[in-house]
Amino acid sequence: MNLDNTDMQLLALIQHDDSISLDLMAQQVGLSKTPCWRRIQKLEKAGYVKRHVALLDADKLALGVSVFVQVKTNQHDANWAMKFAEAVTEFPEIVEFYRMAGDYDYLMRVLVKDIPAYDRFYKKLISATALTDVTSNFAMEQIKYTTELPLPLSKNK
Amino acid sequence: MNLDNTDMQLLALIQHDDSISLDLMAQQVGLSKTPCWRRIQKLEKAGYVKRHVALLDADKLALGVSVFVQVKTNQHDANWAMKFAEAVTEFPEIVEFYRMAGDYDYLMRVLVKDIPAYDRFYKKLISATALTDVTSNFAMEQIKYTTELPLPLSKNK
DNA sequence: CGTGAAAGATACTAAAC
DNA sequence: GTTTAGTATCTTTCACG
Repeated sequence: MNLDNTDMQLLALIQHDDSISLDLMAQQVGLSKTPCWRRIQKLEKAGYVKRHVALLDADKLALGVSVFVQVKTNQHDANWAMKFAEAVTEFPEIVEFYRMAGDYDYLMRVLVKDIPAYDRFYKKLISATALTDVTSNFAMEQIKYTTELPLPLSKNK
Repeated sequence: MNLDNTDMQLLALIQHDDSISLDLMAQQVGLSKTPCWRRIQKLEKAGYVKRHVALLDADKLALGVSVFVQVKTNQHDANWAMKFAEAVTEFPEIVEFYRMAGDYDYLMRVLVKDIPAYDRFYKKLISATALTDVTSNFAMEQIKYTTELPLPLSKNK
């Protein structure tokens, strides 16, 4: 499917603030409600919108510590990788998980309350996956975090 | 403020799916609409909910490449750090940014379309911030990504 | 806390241009 | 694409137990 600039603007709007009303949205992109609504429907149905969520305040909820965990493995067969991925998906503390190119094989971001909580998580992880080469890096401060994709918007009308 | 288990359940629900109706929510936590609504209002006003957003499909929008950029610096005064943080916030490609403990000082996740796009970003970053020690690690695959916080929910009624 | 009910706003659908 | 209009649905508020 092909998205024009108006579609992109709509996506940019809702990924920034999903509580915006249809009226306001239409106004912002210079359309009336009906075609605006149709576009939104089209975008949702086509899968450009994955889901609608509320972002919570991690600090207020005592989950302010991000730990980046680098994993190396000598296991490289597809079967092992699949089981590993499955196990990881089960851990709610693991909020991001990537297969990497380069020095190490996997990178995950783990969200916990504090250092002791991380230690408990770490033990669980090790025993569940039999990993050996694991490096943990603690984030002291989250300076920026956004779910907004850097959409390429044309500036011209 | 003190949150009970019902509050936590409500937060868990909306961070998973914000398009859920008040009716359904009330049903899920075993409340009727009115008290459920009052709790939601309380939670929003107290700042537990940061924002409501739509999560877009990065692959569909050709923004599927995550690059983790580690930065070392010898500049450690507060003034420099602030200017650096500001500059970073301006880049829409930088979706996450952390000050780290350990080997390197900062870690960022950069979201781009492909390798050439990353190269363009890289040059922009370097010239804007005069950084020297920068290491880039490419993610080959995003296996898990969630905005849901691992909330501690009691299992008991 | 619960019920129920009413008021207001908004989303949705459909029409005609 | 626009406008108008009507209905359905949901949120929000209130009165009362």
